[in-house]
Amino acid sequence: MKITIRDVARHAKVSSGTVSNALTGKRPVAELTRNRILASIEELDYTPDLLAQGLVNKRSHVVSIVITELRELGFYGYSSALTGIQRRANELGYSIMLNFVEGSTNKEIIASLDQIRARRSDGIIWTIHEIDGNRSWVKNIQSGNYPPIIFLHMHPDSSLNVISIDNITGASMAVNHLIAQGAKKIGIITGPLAWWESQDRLEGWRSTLQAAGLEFDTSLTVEGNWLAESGQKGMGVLLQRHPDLDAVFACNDSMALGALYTARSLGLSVPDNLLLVGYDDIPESASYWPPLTSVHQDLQQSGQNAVEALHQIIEADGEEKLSPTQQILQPRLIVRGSSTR
Amino acid sequence: MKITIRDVARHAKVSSGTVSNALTGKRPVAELTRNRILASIEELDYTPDLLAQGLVNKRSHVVSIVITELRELGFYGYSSALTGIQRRANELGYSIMLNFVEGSTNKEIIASLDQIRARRSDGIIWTIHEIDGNRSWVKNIQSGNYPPIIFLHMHPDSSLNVISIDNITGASMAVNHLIAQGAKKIGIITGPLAWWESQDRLEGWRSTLQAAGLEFDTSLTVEGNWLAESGQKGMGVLLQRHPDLDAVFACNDSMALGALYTARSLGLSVPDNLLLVGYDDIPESASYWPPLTSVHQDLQQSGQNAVEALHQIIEADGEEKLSPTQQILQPRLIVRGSSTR
DNA sequence: CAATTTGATTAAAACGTTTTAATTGCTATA
DNA sequence: TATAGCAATTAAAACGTTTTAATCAAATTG
Repeated sequence: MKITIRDVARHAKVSSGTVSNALTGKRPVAELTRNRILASIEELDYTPDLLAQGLVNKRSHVVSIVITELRELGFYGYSSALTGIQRRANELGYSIMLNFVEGSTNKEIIASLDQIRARRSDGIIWTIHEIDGNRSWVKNIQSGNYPPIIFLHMHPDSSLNVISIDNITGASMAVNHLIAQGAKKIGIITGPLAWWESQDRLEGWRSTLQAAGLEFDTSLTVEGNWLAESGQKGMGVLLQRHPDLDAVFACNDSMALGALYTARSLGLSVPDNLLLVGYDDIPESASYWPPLTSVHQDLQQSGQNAVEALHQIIEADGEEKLSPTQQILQPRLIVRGSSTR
Repeated sequence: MKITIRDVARHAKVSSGTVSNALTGKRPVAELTRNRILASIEELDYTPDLLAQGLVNKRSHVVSIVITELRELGFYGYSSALTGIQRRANELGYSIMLNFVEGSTNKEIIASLDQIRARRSDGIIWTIHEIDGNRSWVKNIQSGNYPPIIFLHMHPDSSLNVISIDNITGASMAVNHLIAQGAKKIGIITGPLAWWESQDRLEGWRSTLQAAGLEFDTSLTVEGNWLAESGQKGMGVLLQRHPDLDAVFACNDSMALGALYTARSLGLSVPDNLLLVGYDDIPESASYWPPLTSVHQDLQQSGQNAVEALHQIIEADGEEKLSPTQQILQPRLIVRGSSTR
């Protein structure tokens, strides 16, 4: 039998309203009675029911995180962002609810949103990956009476709350570094091109090469899938097309690991014959052979910022219409042995 | 203004009880009125409020997952298990709530449990790592009127519901394989010894060597922290102590990567001079140089099983006292180049 | 044909909180 | 001494569901 606020009230010989006041502090309660109430709570081991509170307060103190595709959580990026989210959420008193979306069809996405709304989440952190730039669900979001949404790691859009990291600049830093090291012919192993991150990194590569007057035709690009094995294959393809390749930009560290494997099995030395840069700066990359130069992004920070921004919006509660949040964080390059001789 | 079941009732000219019956199907509703109700729901775009439902049903359809230490989520293991959990949970209609515990003091753990109870979770999946075998919180769990708990990846205990993977056998498989390959002097780089997984793998290593009549004193063991860098250092320590070492068992793949780094920088070849086996079989390990032999555990499966078992218990609802669930899954060895010549 | 059963529906109570509006007993003011 | 003002408290309503018990009409039974 659950102990309710009424049990406490009876035990302390007051009304349940007074117990509520004593707990929330929203209206004054005499010192004496407060103590009696606290003693009763202690004695009965009472804890308030958050469902019931949520029902009447219209605040569940839950934020929902929407993520695509399950296995991808294994990727370093998601985990880091989640860590940041959880940290700040905890500080601000939110619990976090995980919401996976298998595919990215409109139907699935709406279903997910509806469930979140039904659970009365206070806000949403959205990390679904845009597939082929399909943003038609944005319309539904704006019409559907959903709680406030922060788009984490998405392309900026001035009508939405977006917190992101600059992928174009990140790629550009990587490529500029390779150029500075003397590379003339720089290939790229991209992530799945359906991901906008992949597109941005590709664009950073392209525009930087263009600015430097270097070659950037599509024979220098190959599409991977983030996994090491695809980096292995991609490196093979690039070297077959261009035996004179002198540098490669792999769009994450796992694929860079695969690239290293292929280079080595073909008898090529990194960095002597070929320079290599990765992306993500996962902890392992410092133990690659050679240690991998990589682009570091502070995902934990972006996760924290997302919660912070969401909290602001929730608190404002549509009182005043705030203009959408826009944050683009900058990555930085970590130089290691794979790109310097 | 939220649309409630009463709005639907009014619109369909029935009572709210009937709408409820039509939706839950718990009591019969005439074909005709059901259709009218469904039409109204459609027209008003009504979705039931899960908080309110939970309040009266005493079922929130939420399971909480308790995890230690935030950054560890980055580790491959957690992510895989989470994937499995989420999959099965989705199928069974549960949402999942993430609950991080920073430290492992009793106080923190109880606080976490209390929050979960306050949120009226239907069940708990527990993956807090036992620190130094401290299980004193188990007492609180059993007395505190908490929802059912499954202990995932914990040491078996006949009074608790445990789903785990056999770490002793896993380590034993690794070491037996090394012995079969001719190794005589086998070092081990463990995880943090406060983790019971580490202790079990160490025990598997020890007992297997003992059974084979090989050396296993503590100078052959070094404690790591799961990260590659500690594997790097650990390998250095082992080789300094035992220049004649002919094999190493690293208790996860990241540390094995670090070990590879050190071996190579000392001019030793794996597998020619030294055999190496890892643990976890992360996707990258096939792209290490040489590809890494590793112990594979189906964490996704164990995650699924955890939810499944929890569901059973929730459904039984203490009607009949079920005996505790006990499942120990078996890992398997994936042989690659790092341990075969 | 009266009595019972059955099926569909409803009004009201319940779940465990917070909030509103009303009430009480004091103290300070005129 | 009456009046107003104030601080603390309470009873009751509200949040959005489901469930219980009651009602009613139609169908079945003896």
